[in-house]
Amino acid sequence: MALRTGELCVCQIVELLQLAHSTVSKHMSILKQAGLVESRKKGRWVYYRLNNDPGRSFLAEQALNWVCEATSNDPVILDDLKILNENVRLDPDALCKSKIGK
Amino acid sequence: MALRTGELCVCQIVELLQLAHSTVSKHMSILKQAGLVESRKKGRWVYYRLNNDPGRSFLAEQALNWVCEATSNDPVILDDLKILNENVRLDPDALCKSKIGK
DNA sequence: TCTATACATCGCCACATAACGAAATATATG
DNA sequence: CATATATTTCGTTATGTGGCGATGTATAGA
Repeated sequence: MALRTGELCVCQIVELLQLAHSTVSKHMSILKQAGLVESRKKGRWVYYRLNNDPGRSFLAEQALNWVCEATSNDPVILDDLKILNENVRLDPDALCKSKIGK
Repeated sequence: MALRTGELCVCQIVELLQLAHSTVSKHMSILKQAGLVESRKKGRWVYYRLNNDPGRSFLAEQALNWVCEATSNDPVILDDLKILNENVRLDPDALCKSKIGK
């Protein structure tokens, strides 16, 4: 759901979800393996984004749609999106050092 | 997936999946609470069916579609459907006593 | 009313999953 | 080349889930 606002690097997701780096990294690798997200590496950062590739599996597309519709009104999700929007104008590099929301 | 062939009572599902009665009953109650299946009681039997009510939630509909598409080619699912089709002509009451596939 | 059958509920145990910290790897920078 | 930062991998621990048997409830039939 966080990735709907655009790609995020691991440390941004860490700050958003307040989880350990290792936890987020592991989850993202699982999501990537499942074909739900893609990643690109830029320098020290790895940016994850939703898989919107036309060649993605229909199952992945449906799963993403379902999760989006099932959680888009969840108060926690809404709070998270609010935090993300407040930082969306910042340069990702700056964000990574300044820590999201601080 | 088994309910795609029509409604089934708990003991039929027990025979199909080779699980304990309590396990099947628990799972069906969870599926019912989630709005994925409905049930009707007839005498001592409780028949479960997929929730195809037009008033069902869109989330439930999508979830059912997703599961169907994700598993319809699974070999275990195909075997199970084969077993069900072999018994589809029988009277449910008779089925319950004769045990599916025996 | 008593018994048998079908289903639901409860408590317990085994196993799977998710979390963390520590250590390893990769890359930019001094 | 050494250091700092970002990410990944590994091992351990805590929590969640799925399974069963025992027990309780409802209904049909003797």
